[in-house]
Amino acid sequence: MADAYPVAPKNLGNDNPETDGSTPIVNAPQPDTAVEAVLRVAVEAPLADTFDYLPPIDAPLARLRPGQRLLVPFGRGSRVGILMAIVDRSTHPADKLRRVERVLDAEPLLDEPDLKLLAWAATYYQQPIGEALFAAIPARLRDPEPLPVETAPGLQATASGRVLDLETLARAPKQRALLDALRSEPEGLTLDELTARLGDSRSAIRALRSKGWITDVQLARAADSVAETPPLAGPELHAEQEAAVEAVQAAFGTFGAFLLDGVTGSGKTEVYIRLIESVIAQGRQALVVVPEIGLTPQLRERFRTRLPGPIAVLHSALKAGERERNWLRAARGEADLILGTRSAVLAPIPRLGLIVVDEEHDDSLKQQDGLRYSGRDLAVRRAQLAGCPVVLGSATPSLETLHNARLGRYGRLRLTERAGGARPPTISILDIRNQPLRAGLSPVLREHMQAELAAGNQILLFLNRRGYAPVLSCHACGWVGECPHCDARLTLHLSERRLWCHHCGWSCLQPGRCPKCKSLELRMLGRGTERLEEELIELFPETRIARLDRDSTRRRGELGRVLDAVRKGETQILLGTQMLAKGHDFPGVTLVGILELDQSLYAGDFRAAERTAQLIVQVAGRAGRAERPGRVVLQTRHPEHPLLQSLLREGYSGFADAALRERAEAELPPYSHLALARAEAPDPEDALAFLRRARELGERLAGDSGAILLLGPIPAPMERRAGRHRAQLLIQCAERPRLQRFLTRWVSDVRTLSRRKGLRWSLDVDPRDLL
DNA sequence: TCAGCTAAAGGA
DNA sequence: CCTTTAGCTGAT
Repeated sequence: MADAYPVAPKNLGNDNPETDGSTPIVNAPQPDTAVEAVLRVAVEAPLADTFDYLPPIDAPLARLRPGQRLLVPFGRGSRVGILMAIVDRSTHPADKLRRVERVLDAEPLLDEPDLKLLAWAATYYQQPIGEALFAAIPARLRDPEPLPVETAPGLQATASGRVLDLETLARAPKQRALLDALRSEPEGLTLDELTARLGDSRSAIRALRSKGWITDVQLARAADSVAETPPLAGPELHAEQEAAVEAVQAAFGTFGAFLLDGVTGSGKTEVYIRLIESVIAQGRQALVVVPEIGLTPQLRERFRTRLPGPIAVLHSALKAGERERNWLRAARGEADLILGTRSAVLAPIPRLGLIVVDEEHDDSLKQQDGLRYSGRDLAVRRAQLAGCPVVLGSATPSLETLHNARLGRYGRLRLTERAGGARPPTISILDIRNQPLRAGLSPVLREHMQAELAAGNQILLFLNRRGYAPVLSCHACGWVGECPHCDARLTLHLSERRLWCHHCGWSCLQPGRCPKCKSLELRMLGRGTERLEEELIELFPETRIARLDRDSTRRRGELGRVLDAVRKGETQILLGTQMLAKGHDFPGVTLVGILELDQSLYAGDFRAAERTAQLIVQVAGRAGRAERPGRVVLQTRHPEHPLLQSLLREGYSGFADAALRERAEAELPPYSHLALARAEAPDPEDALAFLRRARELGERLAGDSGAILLLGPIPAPMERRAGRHRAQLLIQCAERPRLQRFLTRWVSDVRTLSRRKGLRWSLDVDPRDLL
């Protein structure tokens, strides 16, 4: 910030000819001309800087507060901006300042802590401030419209109804009571409110309406402000739950982060509910962030029946209107609980008193485009700014969070007992080398399955690959079906008779003969869930089998139907992809078979082992309840793999210890911090060439202290994807503040680089995967 | 000399 | 991001 230009004195009702010179007016303080304030505004555009404006002519300065939306002139048109601050001088030449056209909100849409959080996020994730602010507000509020007023149908007394002698209705008590009620409310009452006061009065309404004494109106009122059924009482807490609840309650009103490390079935949700109850009782709001709302309808239902106040649900699958309504209820403090996916952590919540992040290890808490934030990390930051506790819950905590807990930054709350005294499932490893497999199942696993079926128990089979066969190949010439836009094989989906690319969505009809040599000898190699289902039907003909993956649940309501059938015991074998691992409980399942995890043990980035361990433990957690312990059988060709061994011998925490030691040695997160620059372009060399230049800029900034490491650029693991060639450059640093300082300067340098046509690049701070 | 294009700069 | 501007090419 080199020089600050003074601002023209307040004088003008017109568009100032006086100040229209090239030299800034020197503003010697004068006794009767106050210096006009300058409004610092974030404009809806991907621009790193805020823009300064003069206050609007009509609105008094006292009515302006940060967080309000303003309509400002921008370029040739005008745009919505958000008032960030009111300052007394601008860094921009005074004669270039333009005037705010209109104040769009009487009250700020975002309050000071919200703005602080979003500004922090923009800085931390190296994204323009406008990007962060407008990611936080629903699409329709990005237009220059006043806030929508929620209306509900209602009734109002007419002029004639108002002067009517009520004795006229002496023989119609219902009508008389209704009219009396309406006369005492000049604005009228909503139908809900009338029903609450007088019960069902439809016939009385009809009668009064036909006599012209009342009339239909739309009232500005929240739709379901009327209290619902009283909340149900919860179960008794066990000692560990009690201790967890008390520890967090003790932190109410101050910042505190807690890891709620609870095995599947240990009752984490009950802990959340008790905490939410008590924070609501204190007149505060609670925020619960979950990875995917679609997979947790039970969670929402549980909150609804147990909590007294209104709940606002926020996720991307909502229709625009509903999303906006719920957002406004959160923002106005009308909702006591805000339940949503990662974007909910950006929503304004004025009375925030508690944040819960459920399944904190889950990768879908990380936004993968635009403002690439971690919902979990932002939740912690938000709790800090709001001065309230945050609870991170998981049966398989991320290594970052475990590390923070070990360092004492996070309090650690453990739930080790399963509800009802159920024993944890036993995990065993099955070496399938040289085993005769049928349907991908080893003889031992098949025997186990027969035994469980005979005993009337349910079985879960986990195969993390959808479709029929991952490869279609010609036996005569060796042709293999490959995506024309990606470096990837096409997956055969037999039921649709199509080959699909799972990376870009391209598809074509299944060829009847080899496209290259016209041979009819096409072979389907490998096995996806679709094929496994077909083979299981053959292998277990008398058994009811259901499949759960993205393809089988595409139709609305199908997921619920499958889950219901399993819960009712109608389904005996349930097979599926990692959808199985998320949130659903299958109490009747006593045997879990995990097929083919070998690729994910070795493939991918440095987090592959962590993710695989979490997947195994999460899938295993679906099995067994009180009276029937579960058994988990893991088929592998690498029984000696250290991850499997540590997981088997010492469980997840033992695995985590070993994995953390490895990370420390390799100086990988959480022992260092990463940022990943990605570039992609239609032409093969462009992305790499761009990142090479970016690296040169970076090296100049980093100096040769060795504190900042630039690794690469290298072609991305799947170099060509959706027709674009991709490359990446990794930045590593042991100290986060140092990395932050570097990135800020580097990003602004890289932005000045010229880019060849079609080249796009982005920076991912704390990337979840390096793919 | 100027339309037509592309890359770079500006937006307050 | 979109719009404007500067700079270049080639046809006139």
